[in-house]
Amino acid sequence: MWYAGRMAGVQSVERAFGILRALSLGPAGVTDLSDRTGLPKSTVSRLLSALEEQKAVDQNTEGAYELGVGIAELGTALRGGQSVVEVARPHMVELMELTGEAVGLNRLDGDQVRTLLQVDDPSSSVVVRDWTGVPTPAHAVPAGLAILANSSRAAQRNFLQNEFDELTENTMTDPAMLLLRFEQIRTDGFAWVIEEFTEDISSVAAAFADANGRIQFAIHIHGPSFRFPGDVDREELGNRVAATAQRIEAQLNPD
Amino acid sequence: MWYAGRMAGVQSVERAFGILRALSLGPAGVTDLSDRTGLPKSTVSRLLSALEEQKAVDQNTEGAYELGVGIAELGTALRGGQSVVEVARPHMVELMELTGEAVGLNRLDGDQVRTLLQVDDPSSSVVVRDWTGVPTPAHAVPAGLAILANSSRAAQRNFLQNEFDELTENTMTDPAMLLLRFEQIRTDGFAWVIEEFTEDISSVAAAFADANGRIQFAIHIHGPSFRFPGDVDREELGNRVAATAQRIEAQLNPD
DNA sequence: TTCAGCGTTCCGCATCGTGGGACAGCTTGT
DNA sequence: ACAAGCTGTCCCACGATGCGGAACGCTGAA
Repeated sequence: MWYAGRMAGVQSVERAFGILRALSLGPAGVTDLSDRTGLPKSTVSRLLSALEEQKAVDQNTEGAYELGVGIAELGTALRGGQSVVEVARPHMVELMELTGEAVGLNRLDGDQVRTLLQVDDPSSSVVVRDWTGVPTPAHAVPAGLAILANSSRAAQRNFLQNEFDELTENTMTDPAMLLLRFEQIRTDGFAWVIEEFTEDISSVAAAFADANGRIQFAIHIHGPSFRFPGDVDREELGNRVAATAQRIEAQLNPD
Repeated sequence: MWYAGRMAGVQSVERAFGILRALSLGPAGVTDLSDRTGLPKSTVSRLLSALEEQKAVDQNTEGAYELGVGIAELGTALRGGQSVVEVARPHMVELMELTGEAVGLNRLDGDQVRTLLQVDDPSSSVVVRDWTGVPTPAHAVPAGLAILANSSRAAQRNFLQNEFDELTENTMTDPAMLLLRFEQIRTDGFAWVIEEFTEDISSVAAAFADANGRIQFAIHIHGPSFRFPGDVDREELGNRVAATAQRIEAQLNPD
């Protein structure tokens, strides 16, 4: 504390942000902002002028002030620093190097799951094809199951009203069985799918929350069933994938 | 132009935004920001402290500063997020018409509560004065109590470290009693204050979350104690205010 | 163990931001 | 057409506030 009774801070910066927060409630003129912030009109006018210079505010066609592109640019920088794909990529590389199998980043999109990024082992001559951009049915891929398992019950009920295709003889399609499966996956923290989507691919996934706290992403490892998961301890690998998902989530949601 | 050779503006606001723009390039420490902006380290340190108070910046785990959630919140507002004032207004009018008493929209601002909007009964000849823009102490008004009751325990502990003025002989100022009161208010969903702020005003409030899920707003009804709440069932009216707050929250957070 | 660099804190000082009030311009109501 | 009321800008005396150099404690590297 610098002076007795004086809070640390810079008065003009506090006041300027008070005005910005007042404007986040909707456009306003000088007198309205004076009311909302308790500051004299001359002070509000001067601070708005300063904020306008920084492009933090501008005036709309009716003369009311509103948040400006300077805020948008800072917001973009903030969001740009936290692209899910860019945050996830190094973690996925690490997981790929651990297992030698392809690692994918997925997002739930209705009742389908879409692969946003796939990271392959460059030295491997037999790989699962690149699924980037391809929608796959959520009930038959582990990313879909993992995301849904960690979603609200209402979202699960909505999902289970769909009809599910039996893509292989292993595909689970009964809603009651799927609901029980969600419980187990939620408890485990990861989801395994062994030859349910296609007959020769096996896969494990874990979900994570994005910067808005919404669970709509997952990462998975998948491989040809003749070698994957092979002798690997499924629970241990599942925990590894879950731990990686948690690290991605922690990076997207610093607190 | 005010003074000869002096640019219009507020120096501290210009400097603060200079720091924010420097941070939009990536996280940085005090010395790095001093280099990037040309400002002395003590100036940068003080401005960062002020920006941190506004949640415009925070420090990552390595001690470097980066853009904070305060910017994200402004960014959300900018991206067409709904104006709290505009969303709340019709609900407040409805509540005012129900009771014939003034309805206010409040926001917690440190240890004070500020009225952002007040809706009065235009036909009433005796009304509570317009409190728009005026800070009132959070411990003595129901909006402050309702917001704090629904805040984190850490936020409650921080708040209870303040010294509280006994504004009337009814004002509750003991931290332990206030903590118990928070529990009750959280359970009830609304807060009543009978002549604690001033001797002739009574009031009931309920808190709600904004579009970021943050609880820093409340609505209240207040009236002169000689007629309010009068014969009205306090629990029923409290529930009505709480229901209105929930409708505002639902509109701000569609799902 | 020593030293360089970082970040915080202090405090004297004067620059800068404040806010009351005047005023011009605009809008609305009669 | 005119008057009243409101908005927003501008002015300026003044003192509160922010400034920045210097000192210092801490940390990490050599």
